[in-house]
Amino acid sequence: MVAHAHLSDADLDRLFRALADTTRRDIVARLLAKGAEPASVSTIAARYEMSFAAVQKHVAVLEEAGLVTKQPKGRERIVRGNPERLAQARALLARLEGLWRARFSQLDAVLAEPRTPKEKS
Amino acid sequence: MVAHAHLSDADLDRLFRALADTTRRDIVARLLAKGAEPASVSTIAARYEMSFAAVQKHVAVLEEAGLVTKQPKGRERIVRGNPERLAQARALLARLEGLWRARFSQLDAVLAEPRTPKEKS
DNA sequence: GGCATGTGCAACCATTCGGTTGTACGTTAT
DNA sequence: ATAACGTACAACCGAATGGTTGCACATGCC
Repeated sequence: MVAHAHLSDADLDRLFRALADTTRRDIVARLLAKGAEPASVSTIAARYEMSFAAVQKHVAVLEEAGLVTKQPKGRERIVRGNPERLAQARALLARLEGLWRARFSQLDAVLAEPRTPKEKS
Repeated sequence: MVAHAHLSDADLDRLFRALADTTRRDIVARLLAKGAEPASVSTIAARYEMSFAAVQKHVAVLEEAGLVTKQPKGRERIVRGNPERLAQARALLARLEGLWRARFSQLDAVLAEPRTPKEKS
């Protein structure tokens, strides 16, 4: 499975860049939302006040970031959310937090030394 | 505690924007890394080939995003990582994935149906 | 066929970004 | 006091962003 293939720096740049826009986060959220179904680009565009082309470009950015896939269906393109990429982004953040916690357990040892041995983790 | 205060759209824009750069992710990673200690701006800058001013601006971006804090100490500014913000970013991604999973449980019900529901929307 | 719809793409524009160099200023060291 | 260090900030530059309008083209409907 391709699931755990970790992303290049450029991939991560694109991923977080794609998430760094309120409109794009909203598009992703609505695609993933409970009652929501995959929607065509124009259906998505109808929700926002900007031009169709602007929304189309947002979707393109999301697609390049891998957060979304586009599937041709007749004359329209059906857009689906891809939670896999979300998970990968989350994994990176978790890894960073993990580094932090590892650092802390080491710090705890130092702080715990002079006095109460409390508990060893 | 301020832990669960959820961030504004602008805050999230800044947060993910800050993470959307390899150099900045590297800075955060090194600040959080196991053996690492809080470092001055120039110490951090020494690790990269770009100018000091460039790194200083990266740190400023990280600080505005809340991923890092700067504390004056003599003539230098000590930079520390802030895992709290990391956790908040992760929480948003988790929430989006949560939406997805909720959607799936509904979809599962549909798929588990003996035959395709004829109701066309 | 002819027309409306859905999409993509190019050109353009203002703003922001990531980088540079240079300057100013407070702090530390000699 | 003077020099060196650490930081901040401004001005500038090329490239990328986020938006616009307009046009081309394929598909679906009469």
